[in-house]
Amino acid sequence: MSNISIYKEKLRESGLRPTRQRLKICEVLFTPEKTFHFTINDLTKIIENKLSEKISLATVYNTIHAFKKKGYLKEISINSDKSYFDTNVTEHHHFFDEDTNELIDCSNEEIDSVNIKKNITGKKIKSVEVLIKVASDNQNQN
Amino acid sequence: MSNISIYKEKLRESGLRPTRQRLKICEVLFTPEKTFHFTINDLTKIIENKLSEKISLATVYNTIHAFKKKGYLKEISINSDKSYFDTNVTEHHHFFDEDTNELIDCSNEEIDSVNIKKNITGKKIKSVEVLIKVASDNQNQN
DNA sequence: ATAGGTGCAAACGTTTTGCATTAAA
DNA sequence: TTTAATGCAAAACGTTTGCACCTAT
Repeated sequence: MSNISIYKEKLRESGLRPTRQRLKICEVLFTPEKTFHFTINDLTKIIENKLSEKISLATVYNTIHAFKKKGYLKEISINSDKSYFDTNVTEHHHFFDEDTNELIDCSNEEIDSVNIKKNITGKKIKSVEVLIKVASDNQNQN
Repeated sequence: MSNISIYKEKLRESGLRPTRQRLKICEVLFTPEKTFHFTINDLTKIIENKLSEKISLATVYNTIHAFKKKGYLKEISINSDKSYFDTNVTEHHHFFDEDTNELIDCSNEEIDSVNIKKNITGKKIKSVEVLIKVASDNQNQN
């Protein structure tokens, strides 16, 4: 609970007003010991069920996008109907379990860093994401 | 134009009936000299504008998904509102230009193959995708 | 004749928007 | 008190679905 003043400080530093809603979202996202992956829907459910709070969807979207812009969250590239976010903003990659739609972190020790020998004129590399899709061994792949 | 009989054959081999609509889609996707990237929207526009044909959206979706299932198309993972497909089904990776929302192929010579030292029990690797996001050098990232 | 495919419109789920209200500075 | 943030409902958008009709076999 005492984290709240830290979040307040951080938000103010970032030029974001520390509102009640944003502080709640910070608690959910940044208090857990471990980083985690979530969709907006997941997050809204956590806020509603675990915190018995109700934050407007628009506000959740606003806040998540603001946090992403500030680099407090990472969006993960998957071709899915929804967007996945990660509270782990360090450089790392992912497994995506097609059976369960779950993301699994892949630490840097578990994957060699990608060596890119091409560059695009006038463009700068913003991110390199490796996505390893996995599924049950015995799955009918048609 | 003489490709049509080839497409008919291929479709029949795959257990897909060679309908007028599917043959049109084959023409658009597989006749060009070069492989390319597209969204469903792109494809529908090409069919409407270049071929002056009208194929129902549901049919386009059906066909693209059928082709993907058969391995004639690849879906590319990007966190975008829409799905991107690739007529190049060989193993290769992509640059994604955030300024223009364009995909650029990255050949295997341009990127070292990714070495994964982790595996997930009971799961098999289905694909490994590297996505390199690029944007203008001078772009305001805020 | 009979699967399988098509087309339309409606439904769906996620995300965005407009605008009046509220709260932080 | 003024600027930013919230909440709500509506709209937008890509995608999927249900079902009657059509067409390849």
